[in-house]
Amino acid sequence: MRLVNKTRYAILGVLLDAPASGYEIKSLMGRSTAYFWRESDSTIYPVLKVLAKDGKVLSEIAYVGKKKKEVFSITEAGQAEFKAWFDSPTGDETPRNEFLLKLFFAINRDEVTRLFQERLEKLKKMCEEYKKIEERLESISDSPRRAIRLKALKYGIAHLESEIRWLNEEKNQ
Amino acid sequence: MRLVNKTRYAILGVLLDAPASGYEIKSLMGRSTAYFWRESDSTIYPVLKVLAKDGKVLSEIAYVGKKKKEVFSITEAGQAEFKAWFDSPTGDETPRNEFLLKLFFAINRDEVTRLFQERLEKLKKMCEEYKKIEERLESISDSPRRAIRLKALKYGIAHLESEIRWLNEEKNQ
DNA sequence: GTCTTCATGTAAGCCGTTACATGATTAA
DNA sequence: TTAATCATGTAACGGCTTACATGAAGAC
Repeated sequence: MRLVNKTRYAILGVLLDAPASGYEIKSLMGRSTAYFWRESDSTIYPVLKVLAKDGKVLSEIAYVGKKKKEVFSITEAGQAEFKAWFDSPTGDETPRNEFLLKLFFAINRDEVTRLFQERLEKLKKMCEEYKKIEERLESISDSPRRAIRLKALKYGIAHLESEIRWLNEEKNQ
Repeated sequence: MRLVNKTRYAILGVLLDAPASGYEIKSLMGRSTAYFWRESDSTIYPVLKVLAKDGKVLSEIAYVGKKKKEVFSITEAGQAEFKAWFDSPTGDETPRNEFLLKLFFAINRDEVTRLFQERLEKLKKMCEEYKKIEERLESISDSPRRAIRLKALKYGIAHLESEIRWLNEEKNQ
């Protein structure tokens, strides 16, 4: 079975809301999905080209003042592809948790303490970031999807907080 | 900065305990680290070759009955490399949570319900698998690392259970 | 005038997966 | 004798990251 490029779907999903340029998609994801789905800087543009070639998006040149940009909108074929992915069962990701791997190989309490400490700090930072995104989302005007998107974020936050609690309980034993 | 192949460290970590063949490493990981660190079938052997070439492991041909196998043991250089990785800060993995991505793009309650349901079933299965591994670990004779390894597993289980609770609470709203 | 942000890419190379291959031994 | 498990790989392909590149517009 062939691996599918899920960046495609992330991009199509963003375009369902409104047409956007590559740059806009990139920064939009940075401000919203970044903490559960991040693309590296340069992937968006080539994927957009492929999507255009496949007839899943249409491109149009737009001007903002004198600035030129290439704005993409999703086609019906693109919507169909998105829906097919959305409705298909979510694949297992190969588990790769470096923190747990290290914990598994730890041999004494000092090492465990250090790993826990490091993990705690990282999780707290992530938690703050999630909450910033949450605030931003809460401040924007109500849309049909806002409630669900908030839920996705709250899910992430609840998840992080439970992990933080567990680490705090365990580290003092 | 170059991406490092973390499979190296997983293998070196296993070999810290005792020498083993590629096949043994593979099945050992299948029975222990599988739920936070899985390697695909054919990666172990080539990585072992590279490790041998780099002087991080030594190989020796052993016979079990008439069966031949290549047993690898870790060298001092290998132990040093492992320790360097172990002590270095744990890198961020690029977040790629397909479930949250889909949730983010959901537009109505039915879709959310379906996603939650699917996720719940998957988590329950994983939880059972973790618990099987836990039982196996608990049944073996005490070793200096057993307690820590149990902790790594309990961490995973606690994590899953909190996620399951959250989903159950949310899905009835 | 210089810095930030907007805006868009290319190229090299590692990494990892899937599929493909092979063959021996042992238990039922 | 047939299936499962032990045992070890190769090849092709696609995916993704990093580093490298470029340049315009607007803010200060």
